[in-house]
Amino acid sequence: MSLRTLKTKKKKTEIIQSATSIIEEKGFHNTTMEEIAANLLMTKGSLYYYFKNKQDLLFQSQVLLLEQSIGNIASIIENNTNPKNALKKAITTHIEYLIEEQATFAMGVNPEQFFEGDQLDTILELRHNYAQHVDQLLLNMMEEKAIETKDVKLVRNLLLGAMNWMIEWYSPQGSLGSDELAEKMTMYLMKIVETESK
Amino acid sequence: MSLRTLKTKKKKTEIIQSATSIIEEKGFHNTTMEEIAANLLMTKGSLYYYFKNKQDLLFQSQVLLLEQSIGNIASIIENNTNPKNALKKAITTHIEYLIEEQATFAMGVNPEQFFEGDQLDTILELRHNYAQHVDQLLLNMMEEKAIETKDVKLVRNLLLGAMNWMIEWYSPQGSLGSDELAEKMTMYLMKIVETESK
Amino acid sequence: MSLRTLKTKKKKTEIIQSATSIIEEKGFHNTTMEEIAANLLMTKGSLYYYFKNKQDLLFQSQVLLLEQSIGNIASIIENNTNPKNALKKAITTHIEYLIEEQATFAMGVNPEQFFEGDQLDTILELRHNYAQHVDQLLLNMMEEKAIETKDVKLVRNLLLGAMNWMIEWYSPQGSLGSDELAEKMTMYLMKIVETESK
Amino acid sequence: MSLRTLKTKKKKTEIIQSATSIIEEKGFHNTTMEEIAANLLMTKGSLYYYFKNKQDLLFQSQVLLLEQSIGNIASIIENNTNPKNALKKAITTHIEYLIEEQATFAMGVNPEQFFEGDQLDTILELRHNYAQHVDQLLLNMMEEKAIETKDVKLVRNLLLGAMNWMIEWYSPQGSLGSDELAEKMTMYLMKIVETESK
DNA sequence: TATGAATGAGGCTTCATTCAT
DNA sequence: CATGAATGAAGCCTCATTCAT
Repeated sequence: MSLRTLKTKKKKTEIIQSATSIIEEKGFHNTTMEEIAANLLMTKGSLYYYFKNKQDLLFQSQVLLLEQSIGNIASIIENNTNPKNALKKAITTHIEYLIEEQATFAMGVNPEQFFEGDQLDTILELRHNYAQHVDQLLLNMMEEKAIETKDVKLVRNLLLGAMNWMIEWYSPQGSLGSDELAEKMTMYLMKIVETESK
Repeated sequence: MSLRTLKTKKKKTEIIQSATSIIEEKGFHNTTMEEIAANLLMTKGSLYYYFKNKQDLLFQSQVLLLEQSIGNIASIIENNTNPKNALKKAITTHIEYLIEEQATFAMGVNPEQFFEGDQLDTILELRHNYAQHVDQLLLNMMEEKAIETKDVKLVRNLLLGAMNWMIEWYSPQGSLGSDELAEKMTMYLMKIVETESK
Repeated sequence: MSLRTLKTKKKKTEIIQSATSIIEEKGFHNTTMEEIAANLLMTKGSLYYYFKNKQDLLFQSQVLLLEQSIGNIASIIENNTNPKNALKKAITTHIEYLIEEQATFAMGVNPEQFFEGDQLDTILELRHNYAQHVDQLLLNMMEEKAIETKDVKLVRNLLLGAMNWMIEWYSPQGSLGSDELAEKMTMYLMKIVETESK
Repeated sequence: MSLRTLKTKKKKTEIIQSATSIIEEKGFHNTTMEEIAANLLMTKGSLYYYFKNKQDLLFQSQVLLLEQSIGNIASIIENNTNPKNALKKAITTHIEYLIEEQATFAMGVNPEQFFEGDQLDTILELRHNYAQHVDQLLLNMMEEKAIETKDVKLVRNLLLGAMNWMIEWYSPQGSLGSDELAEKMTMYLMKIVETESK
């Protein structure tokens, strides 16, 4: 990749990050291209040099975030042999990612409302990909009989929901630091998948 | 209440229901007054007889849905003495409500993005009210030592998140009927709040 | 058709006429919706109540003009039995129509540059329809051996071209009145289709 | 002229040719500088080294085409003594030029819509110049009494119109080769200016 | 000479809102 | 009460043009 291409890519990433952050806060439709540009000290028109249109900007941010998330979870699976530890790590990471990258939108919004056609397909596939990694983590715990095979999907959805929902209530000013919070959430969520012992 | 007032109220409810359903599907900003009106076989202009503006329509729907939810959970608390049963019932009801009334929006969207000023205050208060009812259900389980007092809020948020998230993945065509689904979700979610017995 | 529908139709026609006249003078791309609206003492937005978009407005004007032209020529064919007289009348009418209705655009512009898909199909069909009426007039003169059957299309194109071109040079301030002009043009053009007698 | 100047001139001609061809096909306003550049494997910015702006590019192309046409017709007049033959040759040449150089735009578009001020004056003068050459050809036929002196302008306009219109209907795939076509058109058009002999 | 990047004016379009009837 | 019609603010997008390198 040439130097110039690299520079362009970097700029695109900058734009995506800035845009994501604003959209996260105000919502896609309440965010104007003007604002996104101003926030980067550019003009509206310049954005169109990097992205075909507003929709394209949204799409590419989503893809980026989802791909990063998939990368994260994949590497966790690869590096942890103990199933429980792996899941724990995955949950913690997911939560931290949500907080730091402001990626709720990517993870948490009904994609049908924002995408269609090929874009929708891509987004759904990426989400599915991520979900499958979570499923694998859950399946690795099967032998512990914590959950039944046929419930994997359901349990996965409960976990993701509980986590993604965070953005609704999480505040950096809260009594718990983000580390402690992640730890505590992980602890409670793990109860869902741990063996009952009545 | 005069007959006229009654009729007006009924019409308002009709509009709210129709609007809620469309907004739920397409999102607030993707739903036009035109569409809402057409769906009710009226014209755009007529909506303004019943609601001050689009924002007001949204606000009133949210209030209605939240009040109903609060009514639901309050009556559950009143009618169930056994803490575990009460919580179970509340979860089941919440889920069913989500599915039937398409109320995710009311429950699940960041209110700061859609409301401000007095409206925001009202919405936040109603949500808080609902949350407190859930908290009470959780507190009633304290004695069972399933969760610690200071974690009530966190656990409540996990539960609500896991449930509200449903709309993202629930499909009427799924393998489980909505009853079974509610039951199963309840079962797994209860594990979060049940006594650990390591 | 109800009174209201009629009124709407009338308004649409008004808009079309005004728009046609401006577009005729300045060209489609040099004419803004703003201008068209201002010329009718309306606001930009109102135009969109009557026409889906600028393209649609153009399309509908073209259709209207073409349909009128077809009506004109059809009635000429019906009412004139003498072939030469009929053709003469058709030429005169065409010329007068061009001058009065400012319809060059409809008749004279490369439709591929302005329309596509269904719109293009419709326009082409209407133009074809008009052309066929002209052809019929020419064919009626066959027996006079002025032109050969296989040259009908060519001759028709020469005639239409010579006429449509008018807008390039016609000026109301010219030395000839529009009647005389039409008559003279007709006279010369008829020479193309009259029997040679070398 | 220095080598550098020569090279620049050559490049300008290349650009003009490419631009003319695209503009001919899509229209001036539907053609972007981007496209013109891409077609020549350059970038947008480079065009501005050769032409002050888009308008200037259009203007210079028009001038070039018109000057060539004038050159053509002037040499025909010079080289043909027989009036009828000269006119015949001029018509044929005009037609061939239209087809080969895609010069309809230059010949056939209302200049007021595209030019103003000095540019407009220049264009009008060139057109006038060309027209006068045609007029001279027609006047040379006066003695044959085919047309009256005062009708020269009218007849010239009919001829030019009939020819320029070609672009609307001419297709390289048509049944007639371009040579035959030119010949046939010439034959019919000559009828306008030939002596009637009733 | 050439170009990648940035700019900003201008135009199209949407849609909540108003209002006379 | 209802509605057809009109409005205007706001936002998206295009593209000719500029300019530092």
